[in-house]
Amino acid sequence: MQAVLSGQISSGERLGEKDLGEIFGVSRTRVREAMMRLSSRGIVVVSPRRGWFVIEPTVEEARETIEARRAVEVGLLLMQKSIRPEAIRQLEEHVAEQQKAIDEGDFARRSYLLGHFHVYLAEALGNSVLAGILEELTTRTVLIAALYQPTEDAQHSCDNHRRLISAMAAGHMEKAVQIMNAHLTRLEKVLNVRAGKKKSGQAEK
Amino acid sequence: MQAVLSGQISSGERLGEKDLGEIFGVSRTRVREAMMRLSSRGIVVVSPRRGWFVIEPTVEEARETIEARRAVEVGLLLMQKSIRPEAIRQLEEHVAEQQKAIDEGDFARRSYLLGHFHVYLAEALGNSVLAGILEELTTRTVLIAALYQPTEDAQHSCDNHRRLISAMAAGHMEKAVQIMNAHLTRLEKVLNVRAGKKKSGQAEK
DNA sequence: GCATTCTAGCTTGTATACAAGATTCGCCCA
DNA sequence: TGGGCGAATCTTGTATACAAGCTAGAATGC
Repeated sequence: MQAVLSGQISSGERLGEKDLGEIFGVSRTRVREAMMRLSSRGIVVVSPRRGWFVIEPTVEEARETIEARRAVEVGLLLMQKSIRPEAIRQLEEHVAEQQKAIDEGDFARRSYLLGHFHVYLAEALGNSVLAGILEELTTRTVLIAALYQPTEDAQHSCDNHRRLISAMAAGHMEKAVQIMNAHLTRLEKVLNVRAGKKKSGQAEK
Repeated sequence: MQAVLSGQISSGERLGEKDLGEIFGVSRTRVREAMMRLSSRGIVVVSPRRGWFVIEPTVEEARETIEARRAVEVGLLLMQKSIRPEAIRQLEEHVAEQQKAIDEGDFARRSYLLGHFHVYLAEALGNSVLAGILEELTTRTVLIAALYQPTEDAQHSCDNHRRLISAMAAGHMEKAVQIMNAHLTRLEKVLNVRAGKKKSGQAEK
């Protein structure tokens, strides 16, 4: 999951059981168990007797994943009656780390933190079940973004996170929801453009 | 998942690899793969060298699962701008089946359908990703209900589903959200009572 | 009669062996 | 020179063997 979130592994990449076993120093049995778990969370798929591949979401699947995030994250925000000051502090700290990674040009860490922020948000708001779900969804979103959105604006995402926290801290949950919605809509817009292109272009690899 | 949803398997039950293998006519290897997947979805846990067990959620875990459902289901409803008449029809049909199972006293089918309704709802509203997430969450909810809520009122749940569909069909999404919220709050209330009892009673089982 | 220790059996953890299918590269032929 | 066929090689699918640890029950001591 971390390798995908930090952009070290991307869509369509083949993951050989033997290779992975050698990398981690374990036998194929354990690699297989891990892949099985990743496949049940929709991060990899297996092609019989060919190998394991990181998912390559279609436009429709991508849209469903983003819409699922919208439901989960908007629902998460609306559920909060009040937010612990401690949670706000933790989130601000996380954003500061994001900014640091951006400034230092640490690409892998930057990607990881920007994606992981949403997982951390659920965790800070006190729900680790939702955090687990969001880890799955944001990981897939990163893959989608890499496939369909050639250049992600890291600074813009980071600023959005900051505005989100501000709204939450001030108790303006409708505004927080609005920011979240706008963020996801922006992601989805790129998808629509690409979907149109693909229809006419047909072959893309 | 189906065995849990229909109440044939309940919390704490041990699932031996050898036994399951004999039941399904496969070797331990495949049983193990399946258990690994179930464990990554939080339905079973493994106790080293002792076996696989259906989860026994603590009160805190139960609360988190119900809150996760609240976020997901409320988010799902709020996301809908308009609802396809076809979806309403499908859902009404599903509720009719629920009523039939209740009237016929088919306990297993009744439990299965009542839990599965929420999965079906996400599917009917066009998001299979959310449907998958809800399958996990409702399955766990069934286990929670069996643990903490001795008698579930099937007819009441079914009526709630009916009212939910009516509200949706009339385009009153706020009312739909309210019904959903009330349903989950009712579930959670029982938890609180039980939590209190457990604190004083200590040993239960 | 009760508690404790030890052993035998059973269950999972992990690796490995072998089978089945996919891929690739060389070879042959047009 | 290009396309098609075939065998060698590689990869996953599945079962099985053996190791490690837990459990339960018998035997023993008090």
